[in-house]
Amino acid sequence: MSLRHAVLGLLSSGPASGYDLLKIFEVSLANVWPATQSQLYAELGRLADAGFVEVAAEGPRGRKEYAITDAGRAELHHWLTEVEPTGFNRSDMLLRVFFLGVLDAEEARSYLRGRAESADRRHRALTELREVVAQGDDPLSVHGLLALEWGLRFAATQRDWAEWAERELDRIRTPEDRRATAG
Amino acid sequence: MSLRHAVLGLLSSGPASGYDLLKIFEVSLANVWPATQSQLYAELGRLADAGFVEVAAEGPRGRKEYAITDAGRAELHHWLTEVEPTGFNRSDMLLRVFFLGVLDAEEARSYLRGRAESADRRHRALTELREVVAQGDDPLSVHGLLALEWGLRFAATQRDWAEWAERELDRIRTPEDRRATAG
DNA sequence: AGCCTACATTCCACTGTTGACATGTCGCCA
DNA sequence: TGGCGACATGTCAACAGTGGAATGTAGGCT
Repeated sequence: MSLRHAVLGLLSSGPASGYDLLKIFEVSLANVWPATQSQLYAELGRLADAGFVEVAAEGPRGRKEYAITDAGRAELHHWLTEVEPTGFNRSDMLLRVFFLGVLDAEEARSYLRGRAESADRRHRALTELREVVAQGDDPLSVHGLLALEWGLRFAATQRDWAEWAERELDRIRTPEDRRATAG
Repeated sequence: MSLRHAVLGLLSSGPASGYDLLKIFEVSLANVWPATQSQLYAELGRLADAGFVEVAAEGPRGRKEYAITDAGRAELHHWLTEVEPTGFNRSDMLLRVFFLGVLDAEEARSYLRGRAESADRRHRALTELREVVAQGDDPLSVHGLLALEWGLRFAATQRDWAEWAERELDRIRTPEDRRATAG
């Protein structure tokens, strides 16, 4: 249940409404911990029941501004320092790799090439984003930049791995047909 | 819904019971697509209803051997070649990075160091596994090795990033207190 | 004044995931 | 022959995530 900690984390730098948080989730946290409207409002309710947040003010359109409480801060701090991050992965991209054997050589190669290209696109998009951010007035926080760098390195690793895997597959699946195929 | 495709993929190389599949999930697929008993038996039922698998034989202890059907093979092939892998991430490790600001410098450094060490341990474990596998008689399939290599590169990337991030944090958060702290 | 857009929340149905519990059988070995 | 452990499946409640619909308000523009 990390959604609750994502919410607490966002509220730790100031009060916000569900609607405000939603927009942050859509932009800043979209690639790290996506959340939908239904999930978010429900979680805010639970967080309020648990005493980790409270309604600090009510605004114009039924707007409720939530603020983190001391208990909430304590919970956030506990999660950050004491709770071991789960190492789990669940990657359908990688799952497919296990079953590449059911495809013929060309299809398998095509899959890996697709992964390499997709990772490369992502890498270029993030490079561009970093440049924009570096020049901007109000850049991401230092920690946002750390996360951005992670995304960059992850994409590069995936691209390089997929390119390597394609060559590797080629090397193993066509050991001596080389000359025939090349000729 | 990739569980269904994981099951089809496993059955594509031969019939198996739910119990057999469960053991494979616990060992081979544990880090890629974990699944529990309840999930697995339920999915096999749904797969049978949908005509993607069928009960090929019944054994001693109520054992049912499931075999993939032509429709199942077609579905698997479709998923492998036509369905775009989701690029999503949801990493609580990275989520924490966004909120490192609520920690003091030492706690934040400690978090990143923990990540680096954890990634390094994982990297060493996988290196060892690769050596064992390379010498063994019945090694993982080629595709298993591809996945192993991914795990290795991923762990190395995470380790290097966490080490870099720790230095980066240090550089930014203590710009001129250096001499004071060092002295 | 009327309309449109952005603001803002709530509810619902469905699917996926987890963990625990219940039930029973077969084969081995002390 | 009694019991234990591995084999084997099934069910349940709870939680997490997805996507969409319903409802209504405030403010700005024409």
